[in-house]
Amino acid sequence: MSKFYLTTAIPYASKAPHVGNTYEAILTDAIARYRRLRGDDVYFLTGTDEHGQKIQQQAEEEGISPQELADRVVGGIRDVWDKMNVSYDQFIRTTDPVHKDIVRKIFKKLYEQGDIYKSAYEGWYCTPDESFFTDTQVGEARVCPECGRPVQRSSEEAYFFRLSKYQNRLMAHIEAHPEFIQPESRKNEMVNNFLKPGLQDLCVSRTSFTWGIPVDFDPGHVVYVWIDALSNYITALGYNPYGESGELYNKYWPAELQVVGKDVVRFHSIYWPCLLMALDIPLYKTLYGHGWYMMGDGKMSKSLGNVLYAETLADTYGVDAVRYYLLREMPFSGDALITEELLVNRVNADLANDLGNLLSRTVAMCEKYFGGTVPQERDFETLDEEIHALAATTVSNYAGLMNSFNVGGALAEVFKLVSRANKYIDETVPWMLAKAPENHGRLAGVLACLCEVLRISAILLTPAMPSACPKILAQLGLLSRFNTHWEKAKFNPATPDYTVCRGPALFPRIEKNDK
RNA sequence: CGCGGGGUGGAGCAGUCCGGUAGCUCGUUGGGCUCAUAACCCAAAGGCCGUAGGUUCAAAUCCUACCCCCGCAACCA
Repeated sequence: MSKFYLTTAIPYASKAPHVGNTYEAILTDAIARYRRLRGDDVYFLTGTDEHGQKIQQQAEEEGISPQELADRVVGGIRDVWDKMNVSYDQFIRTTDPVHKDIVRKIFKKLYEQGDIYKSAYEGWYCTPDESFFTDTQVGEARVCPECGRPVQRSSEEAYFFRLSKYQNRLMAHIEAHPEFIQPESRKNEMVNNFLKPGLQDLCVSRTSFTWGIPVDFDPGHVVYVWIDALSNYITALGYNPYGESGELYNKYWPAELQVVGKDVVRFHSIYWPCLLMALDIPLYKTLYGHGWYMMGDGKMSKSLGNVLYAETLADTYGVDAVRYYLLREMPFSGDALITEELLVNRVNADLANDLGNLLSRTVAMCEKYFGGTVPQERDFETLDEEIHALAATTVSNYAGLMNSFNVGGALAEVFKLVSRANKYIDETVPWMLAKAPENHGRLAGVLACLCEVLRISAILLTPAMPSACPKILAQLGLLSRFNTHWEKAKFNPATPDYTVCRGPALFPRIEKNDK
């Protein structure tokens, strides 16, 4: 049993998560569930980033403490994760006392060993907003991007991390490990845009706000997001820069997979590995930067009422349907659209018409022709070998894609098999076989093949649709005997004794007028 | 010159790196079937692959210029 530690990025706890955040949690969840299916010892971490100026300001506006604001938002995020069946093992908050303690130590350690030094940050300062901005943010006009008022050139005392010191080591690592940043286009982006031009040291403290972790030896400074948030992946495991780390850390670090949005690939593929190198601990194996879901109805806007939330869609269409859509529609490299109409089309076509209906017609035939139990006397023909071969190919392709974190591609493979099975029914014409008793052996063989396709599909789809798949097995009468283990995903229409139990439609077809 | 993605039949996409019958899913139309969630199976229609040049025997694919869309969920240090 191999260990598999994987993480999501930690969303900023200033407002409710939108589809993109939820997609990331579901994507990571599907991979976690797949690894568990394979028998890995999985540890799945997610959480929230809760410090910083924005939360401090927002809390002031609402007349509550930053902690109260964070608690409220985080509660909402956890509710959504739970609702969407995100099976995380741990939820870390950057306001957790343990996290804060370790961050303080990490900062101190890096300072003591000379990787953090004191200097001055120079930028454009907006006095009313008490905020610094970069050249590109203030633009030609030199105005504050937040309020539009003029900004002044200014500087403040700050601590810097020696990012530049680790540049060559990082470059070498990236070149030696093609899987380090996925997809490849993102790796190229990082190398060409940031590494080749050269890294500048990173400002890792602030004095302009107080909602954060104070620097241990200089309390006027607060640890800035890079060290505070990025380190969550090891503080959660009980990493200790000064001594023996915790059991979880020793067992699970380094992470096999860190899933992040493409927008934060830079921080996770450059800043984070350099921090790890400075701490002299191993780097994660793979960072996957997923694409974004775009609102197909034009720019997302609350006033237009086209903002989509996964949990709201789940109320209407079901949790598994939404999970399936999000996982299926996103290409491995690139972005995707989401609209209610696209979702309805996809769910109807794949889940209702193809998969749900295949189950429905198969179970119905088992009941109608054999009273629910497929007899053991089964005749098989050459055509069945094609189904058998396709099932094997499907499992193999699926595994290859899931192993490289291409969940959408893996799901598409399963539906090729499902479609083939629907066609197989037309080819074998079971209702004709049923008319002649001498063909009942063949009929039993056909139904057994169909049950096998459904059984294997249910296993493979479990990571994406954890609540619907057991229902498939239950209708096939296999839930008690066939656990959803990877080794069971082998086509074998001879052995099992299928005694079906017809249930309600797995995914009822969504009528467009319903919504 | 902020960054990034893209313009391929009605919709969403693949194909572009490594030029050589333009493919997939949905939708539409016709047919088949009746086990099934008006589902399933078969077939057909529908595209001068953003524009203009260029290279080539041959370009969606390579080169040049241009036009047009779209995203930027972060504390953009």
